Amino acid sequence: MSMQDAGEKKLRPARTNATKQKLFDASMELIGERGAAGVTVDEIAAAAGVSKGTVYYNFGSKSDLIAQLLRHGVDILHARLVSVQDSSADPLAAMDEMIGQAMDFMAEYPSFARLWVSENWRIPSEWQDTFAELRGRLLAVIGGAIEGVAARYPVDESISRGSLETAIFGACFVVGLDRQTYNPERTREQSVAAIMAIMRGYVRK
Amino acid sequence: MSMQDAGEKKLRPARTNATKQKLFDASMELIGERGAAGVTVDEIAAAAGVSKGTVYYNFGSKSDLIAQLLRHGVDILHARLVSVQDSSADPLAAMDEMIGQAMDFMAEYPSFARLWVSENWRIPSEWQDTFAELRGRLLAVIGGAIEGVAARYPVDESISRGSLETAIFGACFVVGLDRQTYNPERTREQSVAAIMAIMRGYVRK
DNA sequence: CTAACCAAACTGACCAGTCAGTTCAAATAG
DNA sequence: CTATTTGAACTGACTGGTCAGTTTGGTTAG
Repeated sequence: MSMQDAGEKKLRPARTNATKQKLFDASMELIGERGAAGVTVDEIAAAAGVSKGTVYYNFGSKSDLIAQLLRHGVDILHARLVSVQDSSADPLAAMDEMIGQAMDFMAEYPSFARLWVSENWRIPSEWQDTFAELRGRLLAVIGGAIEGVAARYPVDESISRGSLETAIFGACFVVGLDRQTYNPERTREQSVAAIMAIMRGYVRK
Repeated sequence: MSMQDAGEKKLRPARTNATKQKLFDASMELIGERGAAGVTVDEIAAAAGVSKGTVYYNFGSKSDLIAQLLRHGVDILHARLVSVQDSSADPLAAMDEMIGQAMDFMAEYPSFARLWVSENWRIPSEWQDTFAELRGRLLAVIGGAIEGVAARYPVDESISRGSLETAIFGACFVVGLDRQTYNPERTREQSVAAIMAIMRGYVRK
C-alpha cells in the first residue's frame, strides 16, 4: 500500500522526503476509506506517526496535501501505462497489457482509486484544475493505445474516439474497485477480458 | 432535476410528502456537487426553503436522509431499466435501449450519479448495506439483458458474466458523468455506441 | 549549525442534533 | 354556518462538540 518515489526533488531534504512519503501513505489510506472531508489532519498526522505541525511544515494545507497526493498517484499509474506502450508488437496485445497494468494498480492502490472516483466529478472542486490536467495525461496514453489499434486493424469509425477512451478509462477504475470491494474472487484476467471486450467490439468483424 | 414521486403513502401527509420532495431535490443537488460530508443540514434546509427542524422531523438524521435519497434515485433508474426489458424483440436492441435509458438518467440526475460513485466503494460506509442491496437490484436487470443476448447470439463464454455486468454498469455511470462534466458536446448516441462496443465484443464474430 | 521535526495549547469557525414553542388545516361541537 | 379543538407539520435558537489551521518553545538529525 506504500507509494514508491516517482522522482527525487532535491539533494538535501532526505528526511523530508521520508516524512512526505509516510504522510502520502497514511493519508491515501484514510482518505480513500472515508473521503477527503471525512478525515482530519490530526488523524493523518497520527497515522503517519508524525506531529500535526509537521503536516503543515511539509504541506501548506490539507487541500494542498490532497492535490499532491493526486499528482503522486497519477505519476505512478501514468508511468506504468507508458511502460507498456511500445513493449509489444501487436497493438491489441499492448492494449491488453495496459489494462492489466491498470488492474494491478487498482489492486495495489485501491485507496487512490476510491479517492479519484470520489472527487473526480465534483462540480466546483478545489482540485478541478488538477483533475483536468491529470485526467488529460492519462487519457492521452489510452488514446495512444487506441490509435495504435486503429492503425493496424479495421475499426468501427462510427464510434467516437473520445467516448471510447472514457469508457475504457472509467471501466478500469470501476471494475478494479468493484473487484476490491464486492467481488474479491474475480481474477485479474477476468477483469481484463471484460474490459477488452470494448476493444474487440471496436475492431470490425 | 426534480425527482418525481415514486409511490403515495397516506391520505393525510400531503404536506409532508411535498416537503420530503423538496428536501430530496435540494439535497440531491447539493450533495451531488460537494459530497455527503461537505454539505450541512442547515444548507439543505435553506435550499429546500424549510427549517432545519423540519429536516429532522421528516428524516431521523442526515445519514437517514441520504440513505432514502439513494433508494429514491435507484427506484427511478430501476423503473426505467425494467421498462425496456421486454419492449424489444432483438436483445441487442434492447441492450442498446437500456444503455440509452441509463444515459438519459445520468443526464437528468447527474447529482445522483455523482453521489453514487462518490460513496459506492467506501469501505466502512454507513450505507454499505444500502449500497449492496441497491447495486444488486440494478445489476440484476443488466444481467437479465445480457442473459437475453447470450440466449440468442453466440457469445464469448470465456468472459465472466459478472465482470461484464460490472463493466457495463460502471461504464454507464462514468461515461454519463464525463459527458456532463468534461465533454458536454458528446451526444447520447456516441456515448451509447461506445458502451455498446462492450456487447459487440462479447458476441462472437 | 540549521533544516526538519515535535508536543501541546489555542483560536475561531462550523455543525449535527435537540427542543420548547408556533402555525394551520381539518375535524368536531354548538 | 361559526367557534373551538386537535395534532401533525414546522420553526429557529441553542448546545455540546469537532476541526483546520496557528503558534510557540524546545529537540534531533544531517
